[in-house]
Amino acid sequence: MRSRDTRGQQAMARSKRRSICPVACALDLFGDRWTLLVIRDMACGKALFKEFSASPERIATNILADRLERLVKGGLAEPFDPPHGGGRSGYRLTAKGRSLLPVLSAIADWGLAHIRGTEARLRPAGS
Amino acid sequence: MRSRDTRGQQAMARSKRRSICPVACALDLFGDRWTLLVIRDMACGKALFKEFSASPERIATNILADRLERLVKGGLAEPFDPPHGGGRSGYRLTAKGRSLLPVLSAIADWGLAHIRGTEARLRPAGS
DNA sequence: GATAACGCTTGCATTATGCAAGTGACAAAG
DNA sequence: CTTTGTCACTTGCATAATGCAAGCGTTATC
Repeated sequence: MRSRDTRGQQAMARSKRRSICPVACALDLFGDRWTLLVIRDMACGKALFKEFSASPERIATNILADRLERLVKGGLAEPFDPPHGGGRSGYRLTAKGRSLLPVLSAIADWGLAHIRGTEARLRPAGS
Repeated sequence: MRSRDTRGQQAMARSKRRSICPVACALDLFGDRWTLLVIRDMACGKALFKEFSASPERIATNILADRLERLVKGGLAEPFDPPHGGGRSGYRLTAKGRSLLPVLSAIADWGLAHIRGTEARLRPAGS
């Protein structure tokens, strides 16, 4: 029920956008504390639900399910059949999703430069 | 009362960080739908409460007051005495805040490329 | 001194989040 | 073929954030 008709801030913002500003519209898609972390994990080669769930930030499973659904609906990610997934479906970035990597990179650079104690452990797969 | 002891997700995350990932820690600072828009406005030369409040996204005044306070506490912005402010205090980016401009720029570029109907009306002042 | 603008603050309803537990599908073990 | 376990979610519920409208104190303007 929740997963089917969640019409929260972000879903709503897609129909009634706040402004024509590209920043505002982009934030309606990934301007929260979790979406970019899931994208980060996908960029690192993670694909399975349990892999995202095992990330150190410990995303709640309901939030993860919601974000995966939004990413797919938003065209940033797509389900696929992973080679070693044991029959489970995986998720991977689409081209549109991969084009967010410069954003992720800029944020990572800023964090590394300005937040002490952060480390660049996670690096995009294939880079 | 609210403004003094709001210990929400972001304030809490500053003391108990979710992980050592620079992206996760950065998102705890500006990973919401409003903070980067205020920073965008400051980058465009806006400084007064009413100027932020007049942006097309129509941020609620309580949210704006909260974000300004967080930005100042986080060292991203600072109060100052604007020349034409009519005695009111203004807010401007610190060096740390200005270093977020590449992030803002990356997001704006992505939005312009992938969200139809967006326009680059707002441009950083002095660029 | 009255009026209005400005910079917030407050109350309250709505929405999102976090946590723990539950469910159904599937696989391997016995 | 039943049991056990894992996985991918879903659900309920408490808490926190958000949106909206109204209010409040201070400062300009008339």
